[in-house]
Amino acid sequence: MSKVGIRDVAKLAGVSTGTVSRVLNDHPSVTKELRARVGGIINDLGYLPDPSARSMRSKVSRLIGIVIPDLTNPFFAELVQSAEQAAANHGYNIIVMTSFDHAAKEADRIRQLTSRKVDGIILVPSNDFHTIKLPKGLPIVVVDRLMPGYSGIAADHRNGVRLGVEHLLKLGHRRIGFISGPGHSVPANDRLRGYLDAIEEADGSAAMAGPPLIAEAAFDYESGRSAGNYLLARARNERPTAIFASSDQQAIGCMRAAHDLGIPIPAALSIVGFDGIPLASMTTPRLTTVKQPIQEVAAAAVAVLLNKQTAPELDNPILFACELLKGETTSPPQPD
Amino acid sequence: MSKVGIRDVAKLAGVSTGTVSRVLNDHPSVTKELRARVGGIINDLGYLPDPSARSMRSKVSRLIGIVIPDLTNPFFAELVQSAEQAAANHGYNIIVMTSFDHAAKEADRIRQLTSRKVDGIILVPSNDFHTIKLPKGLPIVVVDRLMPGYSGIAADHRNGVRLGVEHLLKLGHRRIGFISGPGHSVPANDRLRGYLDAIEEADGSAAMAGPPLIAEAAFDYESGRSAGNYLLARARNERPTAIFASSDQQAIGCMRAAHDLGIPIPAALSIVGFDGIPLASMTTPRLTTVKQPIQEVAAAAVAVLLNKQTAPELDNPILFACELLKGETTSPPQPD
DNA sequence: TTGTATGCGTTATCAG
DNA sequence: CTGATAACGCATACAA
Repeated sequence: MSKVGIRDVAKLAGVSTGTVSRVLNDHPSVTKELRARVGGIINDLGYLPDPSARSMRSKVSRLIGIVIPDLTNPFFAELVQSAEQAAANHGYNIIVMTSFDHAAKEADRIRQLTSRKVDGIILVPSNDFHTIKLPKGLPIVVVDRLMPGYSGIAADHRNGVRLGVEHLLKLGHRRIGFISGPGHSVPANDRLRGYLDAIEEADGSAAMAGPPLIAEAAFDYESGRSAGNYLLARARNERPTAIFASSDQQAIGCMRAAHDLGIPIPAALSIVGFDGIPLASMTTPRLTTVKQPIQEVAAAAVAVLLNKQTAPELDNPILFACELLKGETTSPPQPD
Repeated sequence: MSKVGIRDVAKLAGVSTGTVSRVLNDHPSVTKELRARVGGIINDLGYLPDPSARSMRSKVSRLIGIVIPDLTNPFFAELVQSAEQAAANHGYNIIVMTSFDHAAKEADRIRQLTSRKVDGIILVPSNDFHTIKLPKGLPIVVVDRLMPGYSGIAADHRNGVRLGVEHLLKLGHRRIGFISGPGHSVPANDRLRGYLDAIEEADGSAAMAGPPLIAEAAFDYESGRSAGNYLLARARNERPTAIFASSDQQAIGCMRAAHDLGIPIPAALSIVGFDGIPLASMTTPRLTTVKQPIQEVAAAAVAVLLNKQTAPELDNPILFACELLKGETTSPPQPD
């Protein structure tokens, strides 16, 4: 009952190992009936092909690696989960690794994955990613945080943010703060540009009353809280009446900050987040946010790696549209 | 620059492939200097041993599988991340899979992992887990949701809950509601028993004034909200003055419910959660919660699978102590 | 201590 | 369409 190999199946079926192999990989050149019989034996014996042997010969591991900055971030968790589903549909499995937003660790993870001989890598670059020397010949698709020079797939952050800011503008807000992403990363810039797009379109002068209302922050709760404190620490008539945060976690941290300062939401401050994580509908009050189509992004990434879909051109990423989810953190501004 | 194999290294180092192999696996019987020289060549050439070939010979894949109900749950996400770290320290990698709390999917995932020839599996059983026929010979360690008959590792839920409930009792609460876990799972029961332990110890009669204050719910936000609604939908003098939730997500959902009912926290209702996820300190007000030592649990699970630590006896799990994190959702009860 | 040679379980190449 | 057989890249028993 221990190790049943392909030869056992072959013997019991009265065929050669070659035939069994062909059945296994449903090679077209096998009779229907023979395929059926051999298939039956395979099942009866509970035979499972050895992936190592298989991979050694075929040079295909049916493994794909995914490297993300932080699994604790619900957004990435959902990304990984979606990728796992998509991969499983094609008989592939996922190896996860965390870079902790640290370039050196990230490079190491990619090295590990390479030596693992995965068939491809889905990478969400760390914030201080500086063009790692990627192993040539190993398909890599950059996701969410696009990098110039790499084949990428992501949500359309720019237009997504614009959607959210336009919503605030329509409500009548004119001093709209913005918590941006960290550093000069592409997604941070994209989101910032979405903000600027909306502001400019709505007539820059009216919108930008007062000093710059932009704060830079990492995407986590705590950074959002600090940024919120910073933006809200000014006289009431100079303080933003609304804030757009570049992540839901930032937005939630910002809500904390507002609460600590005694600023009621949405009465005295409207907040819009970005990502659309499930938690957004559980905060008090419910967070208005821009939802990213994570599952679509993940599925597309997997499809590209498995050549089920043509890879996007360098510097011409595949983008998926975002959607505004109205919650309870937005309302018209109070008069000063 | 393409495929450099062990023979290339051997040739260039002027030794046999056997020696290179021994260096690779740091077999003791190799001269220090030879080891150094060969190691150098290996580095220079950027040689990476092929894991498939390696695994085929040695019967060790250096892969371990982890099956969890839902990666979107921050608790499991952290568990996976911790496991990944622990495994990496030993040169192992992690394949993640989600069961979506569905027994059939769970069985399928385990089958996949088995055929993948992973060296071990870390399993957080689904809620409707019914004793899956686990493949013999493959080490499996059940984590968090212990199952009778399996080698398990977890936080000490029972005493952890007790800690939280005792805190409420000390504050003066006597009508303490409890949101339990789903079904009749072991962890749900453990937590329930912790609750009962504390209540009984504090003198049952005084504590249990009124009808039973226990609501069953899944561990997610929404279920916590429903359970909260259920517990709070009664006359003020019968309604609990405090609620202990079996997960932080439940607790947050419950806060939502309280807010929707116009019940201020902690003034009219104290809430304590369980898990200690990072988000707990970002809610408004900050959630008081019982923190599980996830990292320790994950590390222990990995250690057991790699035989770095003796496996716990069946039905005699390894337990790690929890810790109470005081937030702002608890205060003495108001008089009725 | 080191070299030699064999086989791990499959797939792919050729014949037939 | 199917059978026989040679790799695949490495680890290990055995010989030296």
